[in-house]
Amino acid sequence: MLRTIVKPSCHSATITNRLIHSQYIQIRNITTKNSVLRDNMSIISDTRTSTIQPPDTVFQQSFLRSNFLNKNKNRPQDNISAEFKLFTGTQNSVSLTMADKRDVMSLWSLLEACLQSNYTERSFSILKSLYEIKSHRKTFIDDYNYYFNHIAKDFKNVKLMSDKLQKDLTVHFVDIQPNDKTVAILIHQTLKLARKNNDIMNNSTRQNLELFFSMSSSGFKKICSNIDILTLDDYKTLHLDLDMIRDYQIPTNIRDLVARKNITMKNVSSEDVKKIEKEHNDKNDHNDIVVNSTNLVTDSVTSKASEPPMKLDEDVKTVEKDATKLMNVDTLGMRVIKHTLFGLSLNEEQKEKIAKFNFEAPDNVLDVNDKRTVNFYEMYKNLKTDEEKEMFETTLEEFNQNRQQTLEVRATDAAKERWRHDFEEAKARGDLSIQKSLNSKLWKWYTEMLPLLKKEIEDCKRYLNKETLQKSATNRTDYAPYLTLVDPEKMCVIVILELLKLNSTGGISEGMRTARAVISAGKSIEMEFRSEQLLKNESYLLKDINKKSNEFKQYVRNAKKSLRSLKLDESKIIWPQQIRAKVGSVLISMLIKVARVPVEGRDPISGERVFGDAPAFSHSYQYHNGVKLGVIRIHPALIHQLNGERLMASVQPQLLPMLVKPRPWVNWKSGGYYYSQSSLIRTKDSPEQMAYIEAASKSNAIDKVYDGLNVLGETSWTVNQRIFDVVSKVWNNGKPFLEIPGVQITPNYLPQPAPDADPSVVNSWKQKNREIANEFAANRSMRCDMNYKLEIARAFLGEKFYFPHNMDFRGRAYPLSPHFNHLGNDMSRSLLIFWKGKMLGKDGLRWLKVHLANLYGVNKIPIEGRVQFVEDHMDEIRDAVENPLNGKFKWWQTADKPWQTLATCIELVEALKLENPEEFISHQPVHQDGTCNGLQHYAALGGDMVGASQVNLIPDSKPNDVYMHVANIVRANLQKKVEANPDDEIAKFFIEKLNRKIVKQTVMTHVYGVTLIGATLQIDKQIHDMLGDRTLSLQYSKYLAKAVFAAIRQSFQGAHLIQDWLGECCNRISKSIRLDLDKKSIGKGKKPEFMTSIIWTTPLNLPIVQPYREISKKQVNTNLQTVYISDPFAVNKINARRQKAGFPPNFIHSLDASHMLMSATKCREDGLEFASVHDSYWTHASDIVTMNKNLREQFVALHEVDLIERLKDEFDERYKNYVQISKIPKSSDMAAEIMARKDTMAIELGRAVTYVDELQFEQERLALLNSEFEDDVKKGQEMVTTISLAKGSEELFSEKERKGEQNMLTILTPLELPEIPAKGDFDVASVKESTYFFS
Amino acid sequence: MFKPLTATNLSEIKVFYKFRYVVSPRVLENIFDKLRLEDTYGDCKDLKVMDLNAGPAQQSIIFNNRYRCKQHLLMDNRPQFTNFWERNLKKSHFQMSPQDPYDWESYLMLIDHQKLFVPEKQPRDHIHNKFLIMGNLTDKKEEGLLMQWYNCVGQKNWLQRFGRVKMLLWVPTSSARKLLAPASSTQRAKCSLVCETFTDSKIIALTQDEESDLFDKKLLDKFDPIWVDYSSTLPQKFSKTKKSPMCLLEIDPLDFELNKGNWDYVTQHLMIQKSTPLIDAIESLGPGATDFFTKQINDPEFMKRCPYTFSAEEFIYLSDIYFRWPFKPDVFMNLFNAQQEE
DNA sequence: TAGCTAATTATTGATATAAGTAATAGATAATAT
DNA sequence: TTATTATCTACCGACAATATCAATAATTAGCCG
Repeated sequence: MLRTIVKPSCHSATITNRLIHSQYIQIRNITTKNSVLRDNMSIISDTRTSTIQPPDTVFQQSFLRSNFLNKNKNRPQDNISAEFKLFTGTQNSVSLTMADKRDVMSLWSLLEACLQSNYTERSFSILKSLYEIKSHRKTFIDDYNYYFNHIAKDFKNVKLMSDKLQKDLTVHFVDIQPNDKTVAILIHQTLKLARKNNDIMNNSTRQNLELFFSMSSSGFKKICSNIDILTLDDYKTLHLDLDMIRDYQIPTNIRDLVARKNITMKNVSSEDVKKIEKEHNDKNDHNDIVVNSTNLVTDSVTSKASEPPMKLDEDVKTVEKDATKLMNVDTLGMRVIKHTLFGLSLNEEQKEKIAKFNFEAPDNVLDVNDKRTVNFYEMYKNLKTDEEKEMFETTLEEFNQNRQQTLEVRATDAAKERWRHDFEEAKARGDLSIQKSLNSKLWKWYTEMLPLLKKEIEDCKRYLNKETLQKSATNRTDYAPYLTLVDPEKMCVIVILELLKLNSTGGISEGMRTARAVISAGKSIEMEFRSEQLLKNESYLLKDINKKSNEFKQYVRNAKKSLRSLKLDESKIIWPQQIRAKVGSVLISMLIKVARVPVEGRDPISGERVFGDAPAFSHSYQYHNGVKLGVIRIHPALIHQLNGERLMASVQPQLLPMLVKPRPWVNWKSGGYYYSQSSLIRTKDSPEQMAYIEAASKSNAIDKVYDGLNVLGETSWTVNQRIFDVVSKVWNNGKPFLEIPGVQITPNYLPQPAPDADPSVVNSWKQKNREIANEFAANRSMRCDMNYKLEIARAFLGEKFYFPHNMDFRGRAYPLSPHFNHLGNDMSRSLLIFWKGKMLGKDGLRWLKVHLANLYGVNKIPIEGRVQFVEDHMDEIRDAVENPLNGKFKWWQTADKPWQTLATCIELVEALKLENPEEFISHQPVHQDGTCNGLQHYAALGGDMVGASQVNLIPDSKPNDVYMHVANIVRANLQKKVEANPDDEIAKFFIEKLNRKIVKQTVMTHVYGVTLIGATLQIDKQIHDMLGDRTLSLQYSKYLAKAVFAAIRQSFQGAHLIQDWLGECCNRISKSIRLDLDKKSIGKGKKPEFMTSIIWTTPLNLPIVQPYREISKKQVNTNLQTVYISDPFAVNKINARRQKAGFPPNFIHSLDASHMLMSATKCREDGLEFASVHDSYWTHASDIVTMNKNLREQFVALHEVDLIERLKDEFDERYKNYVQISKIPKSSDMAAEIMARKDTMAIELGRAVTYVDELQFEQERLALLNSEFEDDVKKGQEMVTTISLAKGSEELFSEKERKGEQNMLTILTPLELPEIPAKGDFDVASVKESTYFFS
Repeated sequence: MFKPLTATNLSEIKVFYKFRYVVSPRVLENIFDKLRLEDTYGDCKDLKVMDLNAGPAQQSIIFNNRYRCKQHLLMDNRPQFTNFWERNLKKSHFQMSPQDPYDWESYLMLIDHQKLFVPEKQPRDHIHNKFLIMGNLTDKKEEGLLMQWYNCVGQKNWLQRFGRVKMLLWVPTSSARKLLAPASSTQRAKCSLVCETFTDSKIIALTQDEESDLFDKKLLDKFDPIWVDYSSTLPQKFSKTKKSPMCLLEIDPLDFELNKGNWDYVTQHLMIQKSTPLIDAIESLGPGATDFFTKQINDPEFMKRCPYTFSAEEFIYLSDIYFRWPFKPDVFMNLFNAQQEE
C-alpha cells in the first residue's frame, strides 16, 4: 500500500524538496528499507527555483530570421552576414529551469553509475525521480531507453521483455511514448534471443519484429540509425536474411559492411577475405607496400585481452631515443609516456616494411635495427619523391592509430607495470634498493592499498544491494555507486599519480590543498570511467563479429576508422562536484593510511640520529589570513626523494599531443581526442553557457567554427631536434640561462631572530622569508614546467603529431594538450616545427629573414630594413648556429625571443648552405603578428582614421608603432602643461624620461579595461627604480596613468565611443530583468535580483554567454574533511561589475577569434599549413604572402558588415521584453505621470504597489497586445502601466541631469539601449592594401 | 590637579572611530578603587605610564590626579583626539605623542631612539612596579592588535621586554569572552590558552548589554566587575553597529619558560579540531604524529579527550612531547607558504 | 498494528579562526539607518 | 528612503576555507491496548 499521507512540508522546503519527499513516499514499497530516493537526491540540496530562463519559444519565433538557415546552407563560403541566431528556447534543456537541470544532471550521473554496475532496482527508482521532473518529461524516453537497453539483455524471452516495457510505460511512466531507440532495443534483443535459440527464420520472431517496427512512428530509417544499439549482425539479419529493411535504410557508413552478402560472421573463407582486401586496395589505388603495411597494425581492442603483459625493460631499451639524456628524466610520468610510445615500437615485420621505403639518408637513420631512435621525421624528410612521402605518411598514420589508442587508454596499466618492474628489480638487488627506489615504494603502496579499496568496494556493493542492515558511513551512501565503476587497480594507480602530481601546488611547499586533491582525484576517476565507456562504445557495433579470424580484423579496423569520426552525441553526463570530492577523498584517505616512507631524524635530547618510518602523506591544516585551509602534507623524506622537482606524473597521458589527426569537431561534445571526451568550449561548468552551445550545435549553426578548429588540429608538427639538443644541454647544466632558472634544492631561509626580538624584527623576518619561499616556489614551478615541456618534446622527438584544439567561451582557440604546445613560451615555440616542409622560394627566403628580424625585436621598421638588418648580422647568425652556447657573439641570446631566434638562425644558415637557398625545404613556422590586434578591431569598428593608421589598417610605407605614438602624444600634452605651469615637476620629469616601454603595457591593457589604479601600478613598476621613494613614485605613476589614458582616448576616439557604448549597453542589460521572471525571487518590496547576463553571437554564429555570476559555495562533507565548493547549477545573480569589465574585451576577442577561424579555413583551402596564437598567425615562409593576403581579406570580410549595428539589433531582439531599473528626476512630468498611475494602481489593488505588481501589469498589457482577438489588442493599446509610461526615459534625461538632481524616482522602464555612436571615415576595405597590417 | 573634562569639552569630539571611552569621573574613580594599584606601585612616584589610544584622556586625567605618577604618556594618532588634546590638555603634565600605537616603530622611536620614555628593566619574578600600560582597543577591528599585545607577553618582547608589565586594557567584550574562556568551555580558543598560559587576566569593569549576557555567569561572579552604564561613556549617540560593548581587563603577565614556537604550533593545530578526540586530531601535527604521541602519552583515556577540554598545563605537556619528537616538522614551514603568484 | 509522541539523526546556517593592515584612492555596490 | 561602509581594482587560458555548534527538519523508535 502506498502511504497516502504526506506530512506538511516545512517552510524552507522548496519545490524540489517537496517533490523528492513525495516521490520517496511513492516509491517506498518498491525499494526496501533504505530509501533509495533520499540517497538519489541527497546530493541535491540547494533548491531555489531558477530565474534564469531564456526567452520562451513565443519570442523565439520572431527571432529566427527564416532566410538565414537556407542562405547559409546554400553558400557555405558566404561572407559574414548581418543576420544572427539567438539559440533561445530551441532546446528542451535550455528551457529547463536551472534547479531542474541540476537535478537532472545529478540523477543522470547516478543512473549511469548504477546501470553500469547493474543495480537495476536502484536505477529504476532513479528513473522515477527523473520522471517526476516535469520539465524533463519530453526527453525522458531517452533516459528510459538507456535503462531499458541495460536490462533488456537479461530477459529470457521476448514476451518478458515487451511485458516489462508495456508495464513501465503504462503503470510507472504514464504518457511516455517509446521512440525509435526503444524499438531498436527491442529488435536487437529479439534478434539476439532468436539467434541464440536458432529461430531467426521462425515465424514468431518475424511477427515480433514486425510488431516492434510498427511501434514507432519515426520510420525504419530512423530506427536503423541507432548504431549504438543495433550490431552489424542485426543489420545483416534484418536486411539479408529476413529482408525486412532495405538497403537505403541502413546508415550509410555501414551500408557497405552489411550489403556484402558473402561475409558471414561465423566463417570467413580466406578467398572472401582476399577479395575484400583486393577491392579495398583497388579502391585506394595503393601498391603493395600499403597492402603489406596494413599488417603493421593489429587490432588493439580485440587483442587487448590476450596481449601478454608489456615487457618494459626490453621494449624501452631497444628503442632508446637518440637524444641527450635529460636530468630528471627518470621521472615517473614520462616513463609512462615513453613506455607507451616505445612499447608500441616496431616489431621485426614492421621494421621490414618500413625498410622497404627507398630512403636516401645516412645509415643511422635508415637502420631500424640499430638500437637507436626510430625517427620518423628523419625518415620522412629523406624520402625522395612526394609519392613516397605520401605513402609513408599513410603507413605512419595507420600505425599511429593504434599507438594513439594505447597512449590514451593504457597509460595507467603502463605506470603500474613500471612500478612492479622496478620493485622486482630492486628486490633482486636487496632491501636497500627498495628503500631508495621511488617506484618500488609506489608499488608497495599500490599493493597495500588495493585490498583496502577492494574491501571498500565490497562494502559499497553490499550497501547497494541492501545486504547490510547496519548504518553505512554517511558518505558511502553518496559515493558507493560511483566507486564500483572503475577497476580498483586502476583507481589505485590513478590516485597515487594524482597525489604525486599535485605536490607543491596551491602555494603549499610540501603538499597540496585537500580540496583540490580530492576533486582532481575524483575527476581523474571520472575521466577514466568515461574513457572506458568510449572504448566500449567503439567496439559495440562489431562486437558479435568473429574476432579470431585474423584476416577479418583488417576489415573491422577499416570499419572502425569510419565510425570513429562518427561518434555522435557523446555523454553529456558529468559527475557532480560533490561526488568527485567524495570519491576522491575516500581513495586518498585510503592511500594516506597505507603509504609509508622511511625517515631519518635527530633526537632533540640525545642528539642521536634516529631512523624510522612514517606516513608518506598526512592530512593537516594551515591558516591563511586567519582562514583554515585543509592540506595534504607530503613527508619531507618523500619530497627529498622527488629531488626538489615535481613529478612528471601529472602529464596526463590522455592529454598529450596526438599521433594522429584529432577527431574532427562535428558537434559540441564530439571532437579532439578519441578516448577522452572534450568539449568544444571550455565552459567553467556553467550550465547556461553549455545550453547555448548545445543549442547552436544542434542547429548546425556553427559548422564554420568546427571547420576552423579542425584546420588548427590538422596541422602536423614535429620537434626541432637541434634546438632540443641545445636546450637540453643548458637544462642539464642546472645553471640559470635566459628565462630558465637554475636548480635549487632548498630555499635559503634567513635564520630565526631571537624569541624576544621586537615584533617588527620578527615581522620583517617573516616577510623576507615569505618572499624567499615565493621566489623559490616560482623558480621551482618554472623549472618544473620547463621539465614537462622538455620531457614531452623528448618523447615526441621524430614523431609526427597534432594539437587538438578547443575554445574558451569567447571562441579563442587553445590546444587541448597542456604544457608543450605552440602557445607556450619562447622555448616551447622554438621546439616546434612543421612536419611538412615547403620549398622557400624567393618570397620565402625573404620572409625567413624578416621573421628573424621580428624575433630579434627589429619589427618596427619597414620590411626591407628588417631584411637588411639580418644581412648585416650574418656573422652573428652564423656564429649562433655553429656555437650557440659558447660562440663569440651570443647575439641570439640578446634577442627579444632568443630561442625562436636561434631556431630561425639555424634554418636560415642551413638554407644558405645550399647553392640555391631558395630551394631549401623549410619547416620553420614564420609568424605574422597584428599590431595591437584589439585596437585594430576597435579602430575598424569605430572607423577611426588616426587610430586605424596607428595600428596599420591604412596602407603606409612603414609600420606604425602605437606605443610610440601614444608616448609622443603624452609627451606633447605634458609639454603644454609645463608651458601652462612651469612648476609642474612631474610633467617635466616625464618629458625627459618617457619612453615607449613605460606606456606599452598600459596601452595594451587599456583594451582590457584596466583601471586607473591598475595602470598606476603598471607604470610604477617601470619607474619606481628611478624614483626610489614608494609614495613619490606612486604619485608620479598616477599622474602619468591619467595622461596615458587621455592620450589613448584622444587618438582612438571612435574606438572609445564604441567601448563606452559597449559598457553602457552592458550596464543597462545587467540591470534589467525579464518581464516574466519568477516573481517569487523578488523579496517583499525589495529590488529584484539581476539575472541577465550578456549574450551575443559572433559573426560565425557562436553564441557567447558571459559566465560572470556571484558564486555560492557550500561545505561538502568528505572522508577527510569538508570541502568548500561551488555548485555550478546554483542560480545566482550576475556579477555586474565583471559583466561590465569583461564585455568590451570579450566582444573584441570574439571578433579576433572569428577572424582567426575564418583565416584558418581560407588558408587551408589554399593549401597552407596554419597555426595561430590568438593574434599571431603562423605558416611556412613561402606561404606568408598568401596568408597575409588572406588575413587582410578575411579582416575586411569580417568588418564589412557593421558589427556594432549587428550587435545592437541582436541585443534589441534578445532583450526585447526586458525591463530595467532606472532613475528619473522626481520633478519631471514623466515622474508625475508614473506616480499618478501608481496611485490608481494602488487603489485598484487595495494596497501599496510593488515591483511585482508593476511587472504583472506590464506583462498583462503585452499579452493583450499579442492576443489574437481584436478586442484584447484594443484593450492592450488602451492600457497604461507604470512601465509603458516610462518608455523612452533613458533618452529623455541625460547623464548630467541624473547626476545633478537630488530627488530621484526609481522606476521600471522598458530596456532600451543607447544609440550607436557615429562611425568615423575610415573604410575598412583599405586594409586589403595595407602591407603592415599584419607583419 | 587637572580638572576632569566637562561634557562641554568632550562634545568637541565628533568622531570616535568606533571606539568607546568611559568619561564619567565617578565610574573611573570606582574602577581605580577596585584596581588597588597602590598594591603594585606603592606611592607611584617612580611610576611611568603609557596610555595607548588614550582618546579623550578622561581616564588618564582621573588616574593622574589620583596617583601623580612620574611620567604619563598619551599616545594616539587620530586627529580628532590629538586636536582635542591640543585644545584642552595643553596645561596638563601629560606627555603627548601623536604616533600610531599600532606601529611597533612608534615604541622603538620613543624608547630607543628619542629616549623620551624609558622604562626600567626589571626581573621577571614580580610584576613590574614602575611601569604600567593602559590602553583602549574597543573597536572590534583592533582585536588583532590586542591579540598581538597578548602574544608579546608570551614572546617577552615589545613593552613586555622590560619585565612583567601590568596592562589595563579596554577591549571588546566579545574578545574578553574568548580570552577568558576556561577549559571545556565551547568558547575555548587558542587565544584563551595564550591568556591562561602567559597572563593572569581579570575583568574589572564592563558594560551591560547583550554581549555581557553571553558571559558565563560564574566567571563574572568570580571577578565581580563594576558594571558600566553606557551613559557614562562616549560616544553617546550610536547605532547598533557602533555600540562597541566593552570591558576593562587587568592583565598581569606570569613568569614562565617554554619553547613558544612549538607551543604555538601544537596549540594552533590542535585547536583547529578542538572537538575531535586527540587520537584523531593529533595526526595534523605532522606525518607520523599519531604513532609518536600515542606511545609517549600512553594513556588511552587522555587520547580520547578533545583539545578544548585541555588545561594550559596539558598543552604545555603536549608541546613538550612535540619537542621530543625526532621527526617533527619544522614549525615555521607553513608561515612562509601561500602567497599569490605574479 | 494505526497513530501518536519521543528520541535520534541529518541538514542548515552562523560564527570563529590568525594576529601586521605591503602599497594605493576612487568609483560603485551593499548595507544600515 | 538616504548615509555610510565595504569592495574592488585588465581579459582569457586557471584550479577551489573549514570545524563546530545550535537550531531545525526529517526520520525512526517506541508505545499502547
